[in-house]
Amino acid sequence: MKNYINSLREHNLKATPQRLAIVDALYINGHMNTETLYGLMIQKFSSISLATIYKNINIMIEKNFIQEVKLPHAKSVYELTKTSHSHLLCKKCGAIEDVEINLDVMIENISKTNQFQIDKTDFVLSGNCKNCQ
Amino acid sequence: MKNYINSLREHNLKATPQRLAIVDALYINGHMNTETLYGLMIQKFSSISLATIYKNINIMIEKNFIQEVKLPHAKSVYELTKTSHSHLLCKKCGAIEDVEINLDVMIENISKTNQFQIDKTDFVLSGNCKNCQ
DNA sequence: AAGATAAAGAATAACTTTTATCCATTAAGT
DNA sequence: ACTTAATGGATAAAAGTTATTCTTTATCTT
Repeated sequence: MKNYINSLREHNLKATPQRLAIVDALYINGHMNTETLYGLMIQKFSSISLATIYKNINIMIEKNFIQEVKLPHAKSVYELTKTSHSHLLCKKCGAIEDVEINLDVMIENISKTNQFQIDKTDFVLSGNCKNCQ
Repeated sequence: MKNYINSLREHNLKATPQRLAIVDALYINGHMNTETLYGLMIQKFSSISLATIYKNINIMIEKNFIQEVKLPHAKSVYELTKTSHSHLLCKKCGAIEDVEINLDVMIENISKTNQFQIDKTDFVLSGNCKNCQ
């Protein structure tokens, strides 16, 4: 378990109990949407406001502490910022897995071919996971 | 210019003037979000309802006639269904380009390595286009 | 071509999702 | 401890999307 108090501070984010709980939930669950995150947080902080969830998600995205992952036919989920990676999405059970795919060569080629300077990729591969086929 | 009357019918969609105008706009512009689409349509049909835009987008997605493209830090855009392709997004000017990337070998490898059966990919590469660097 | 009918459009309300506002509370630096 | 700027909670407001009702129309059948 990481020391998220300092990680938050390093990103110029005050380490409030609500924030630490959100970060902890993302650490444990990997990917969560606002709805399920709120559902979890309300258990710890019975008076937490949904606006607090949104405000924190937004500021943590702004400070690059977390990332939004947009999924086809589903609500966006959020994850702690890690090294660049892609996502596997199971259409049946909704499970999301991180997957490391080296895209460097491909990006290099596309950059040249299309005269397009590429900074970042959002790559979601959808189908059926091991348990759902 | 294609005959979209028949294409719509083949997808079990009535060819109404409003629908044809939407399809035509997508054909011409490539990618549009609900807001800009409504802005264009209101010029042709002064009494068109925003609900009509949403209803048509939803049913056309359902019938696989158009596709939603989810973009980082921007509203989703819609495009006519074509052969599978990826997208280049310019962070500066917002331009979106289709790009053919052969992912077959990569998908094959990922499927094996992760025991995950992959049907479909959503791949957006962001950066700066030719004119914005 | 005319009539019948299921589907679609317009207008509007309702609902969902997200953001803004205001004030009380608190984390963090001095 | 004290101060202050930032954050949380409560709530309202705004933005985005869907549902409802009734009228109109595209399409099928004669």
